[in-house]
Amino acid sequence: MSIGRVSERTGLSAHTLRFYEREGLFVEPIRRDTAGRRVFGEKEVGWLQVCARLRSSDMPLPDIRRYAELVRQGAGTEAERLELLRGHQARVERRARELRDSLDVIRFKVALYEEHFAAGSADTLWRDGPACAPAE
Amino acid sequence: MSIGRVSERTGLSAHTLRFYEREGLFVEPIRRDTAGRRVFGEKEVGWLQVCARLRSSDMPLPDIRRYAELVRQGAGTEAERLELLRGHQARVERRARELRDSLDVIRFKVALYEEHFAAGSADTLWRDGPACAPAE
DNA sequence: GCTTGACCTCGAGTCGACTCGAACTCCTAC
DNA sequence: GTAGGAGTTCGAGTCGACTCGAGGTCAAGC
Repeated sequence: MSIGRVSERTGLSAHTLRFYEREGLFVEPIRRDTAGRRVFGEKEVGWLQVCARLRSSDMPLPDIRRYAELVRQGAGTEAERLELLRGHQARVERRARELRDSLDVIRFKVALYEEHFAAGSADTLWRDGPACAPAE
Repeated sequence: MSIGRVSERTGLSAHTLRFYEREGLFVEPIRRDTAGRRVFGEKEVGWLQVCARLRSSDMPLPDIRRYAELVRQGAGTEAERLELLRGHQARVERRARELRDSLDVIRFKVALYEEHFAAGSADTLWRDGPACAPAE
């Protein structure tokens, strides 16, 4: 499978795929055809889909590289892989909570504006500072 | 209130507060004492707490600046402010969903490792590619 | 009067993850 | 045989939001 096809299937640009290879993010070296072009298999696509998920939840590239290294080293590294995943899981959950908290504030302010619009008194907003939230 | 005190109360560094002023993120110009030092009031602290929330949900500085500008302009700009907030709300909600989706994958993989550990067969993980998720 | 510490300005540096562009090589189809 | 398209390498550029550091000013306490 060509880099272009993989790019289509994963949503990652060809530039990014080459960059990921340079960065050592792949578990096995990418094969090449006679002309030196990269040849990808289903395994790589599956892994890239995982990578995309890890990235979209902001796992840093060094962590993904580390995970790839551990898989490369094979049996015996499973505990550290699990630890890596759990650490990331915890961070993502924390981040999700943070977003929820921010959403509370944003929704509060949106509701405030809507109420004032309904009451025709939007111009009284921000008299002596921002109205933040009920209990902040 | 000194910049140091505001830094303590908002969790934003003094450097960041000066940077925010340069970037025009404040609604009103920051007052100065005779020695040229910034003097903040409760209004500013409240606004900075809102800013911190907007930032922690990744609202870009230009959007916050725009919001501040609109407040500065006063009555008549409420509709655009509301629009700005709603746009951000939608983005944050989308982002929260994305994180949830990623969490599904991460939790699936964590569970997979745990099962294999329990079964004593962790070494059979990654035979022909990553196990991604039940239905991806 | 002198040290200490908190403040000031200004410009430059950092960081991570791409993203781009130039110059090149292939293979395929006409 | 040549034009086009997809691939290659390499190094440099971008972006946003800080973050830092040098060099200076000021007020209070000893």
